[in-house]
Amino acid sequence: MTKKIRVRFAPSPTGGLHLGGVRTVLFNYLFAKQNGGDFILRIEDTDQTRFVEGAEAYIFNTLQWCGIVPDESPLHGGPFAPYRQSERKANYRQFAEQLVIDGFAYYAFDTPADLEAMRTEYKTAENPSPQYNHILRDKMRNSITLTPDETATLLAAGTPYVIRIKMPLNETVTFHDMIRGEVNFNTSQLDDKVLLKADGMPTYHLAVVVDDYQMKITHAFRGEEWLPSAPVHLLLWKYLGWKNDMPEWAHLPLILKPDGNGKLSKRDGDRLGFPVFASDWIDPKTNETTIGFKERGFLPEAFVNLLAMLGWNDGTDQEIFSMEELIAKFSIDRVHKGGAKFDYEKAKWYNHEWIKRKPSKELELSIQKYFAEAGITVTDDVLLAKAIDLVKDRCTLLPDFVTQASFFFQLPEQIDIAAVKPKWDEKKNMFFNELIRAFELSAVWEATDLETEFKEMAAAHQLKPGELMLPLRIMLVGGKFGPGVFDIAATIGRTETVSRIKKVLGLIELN
RNA sequence: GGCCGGUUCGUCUAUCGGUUAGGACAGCCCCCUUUCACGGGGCAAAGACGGGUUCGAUUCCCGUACCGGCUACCA
Repeated sequence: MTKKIRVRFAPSPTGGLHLGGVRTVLFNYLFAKQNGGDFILRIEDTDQTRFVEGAEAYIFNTLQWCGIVPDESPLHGGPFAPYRQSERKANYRQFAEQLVIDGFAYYAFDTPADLEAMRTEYKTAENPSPQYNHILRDKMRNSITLTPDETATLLAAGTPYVIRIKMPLNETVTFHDMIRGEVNFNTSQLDDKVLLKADGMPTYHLAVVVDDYQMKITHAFRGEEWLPSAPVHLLLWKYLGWKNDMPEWAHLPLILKPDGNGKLSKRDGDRLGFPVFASDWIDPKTNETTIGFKERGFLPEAFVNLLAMLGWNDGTDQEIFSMEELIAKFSIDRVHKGGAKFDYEKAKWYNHEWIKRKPSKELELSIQKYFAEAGITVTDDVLLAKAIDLVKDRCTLLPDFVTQASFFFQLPEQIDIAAVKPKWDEKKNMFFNELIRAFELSAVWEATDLETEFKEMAAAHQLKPGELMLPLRIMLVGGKFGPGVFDIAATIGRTETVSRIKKVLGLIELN
């Protein structure tokens, strides 16, 4: 019997969830669901100095928006609760101490000042960042340099200490990464990472290993920035005697800034004018809000889709995938090794595609919100549905519906008189006055009939329809944009059409 | 500096030794549209470099260059 697939996403609740984070969740989720496995959300809040109020709730809301529901989490519970590392604190110490007993780790009593002094003292041009490693540990205050009695005394006296892993000398740590293949490290190059902090909390290194073991995680996907610490984790799995239960690893490529190089950061979004966080993040300290894809007007389907395509494809030319399709087609061995630069233009294209594909009915609710924000009240659902159908092809972001369709619900805010005035004459004036009468009397009110009527009347007046269409458009929508004029007239109705024509006729007279 | 990873059009990418190196976004041109878009058609645009292996390398191996990640009692 094969083990049930269990994956986890383990964010730190320190702020907004950025693109890279959400993509990591997504790949975890896709892999789990494809294999009928479980997706666990675990909160890594071991650094109490970085804890940010509200960040955890934000993570839940954001995942929910994306359509990702954890099978187990602090919120949903589960057989391996608690799912917050701070609540599992008492659990970690025993393992760190066992490692000391087994000779794989040791107590270190160096103060932050001691460490800083060491780093300055041993800093050279060739070695700008000295490590607490197999060489330097002999010069520090720890249970290796101290006698057992001295160590015991310090411990008994309650001296603050950390537990560090004792990196073996010149061993090769090899592991298989599902994306990168075989990766090797020489332990002599590695430093003695802290496992248990002075406050009793584990560091990430200890916590992931212990939690992944206890939560029976089978596959561990995380960002490429973790690759350098993978050997520490590997050694821990081995030293703790759990090697046979170790998950398979996959280090995902990074999402890079669009210009230049380097990891995409929140700053890049601010600088270049696009969101980096999935949804709005309001910093509780400064009250500053950082815009998210959601609020910018992205559909969750598009967001998930574009994220999936950053570093993965199914080998065909298909680019539009629903979550269901992704679950069916995703494969970890088609994930790239190299990082991908984020392209906001392409991101918008995905959204446009999803807006076009999505039934108007399903768009109504979110579009309503943007109208409300713009101070436009939409009471007529039927009108809204028609308007959405008419303009969706020309909307890339949800707020575009406001600029593209507000004239369906209210008088145009601006009327581009300048576009008609120069070519305006009495003949046109007469035409439109007659058009008003004809429209008031016409038996039916359908776009095609209105167009026919309009064109016949133009012919009768010996005017080219082309000269009259633009004025009519300006009268109805206020500017040179929008769907077909007769569709608009048909949609807003007889009364409204006639009244708008009259109004603009009056304005032209005045000018 | 050290360690690890990466490298196909401007960008995201296809290619699992033999292709006119394909698609998409962006750009440019044309058509459609008596508005703006959508849409359709077209143009331009790539294997970092140097060695091998091979009848044949974008593809496999090595080196170089460049880019990135890590180098905290942060994750």
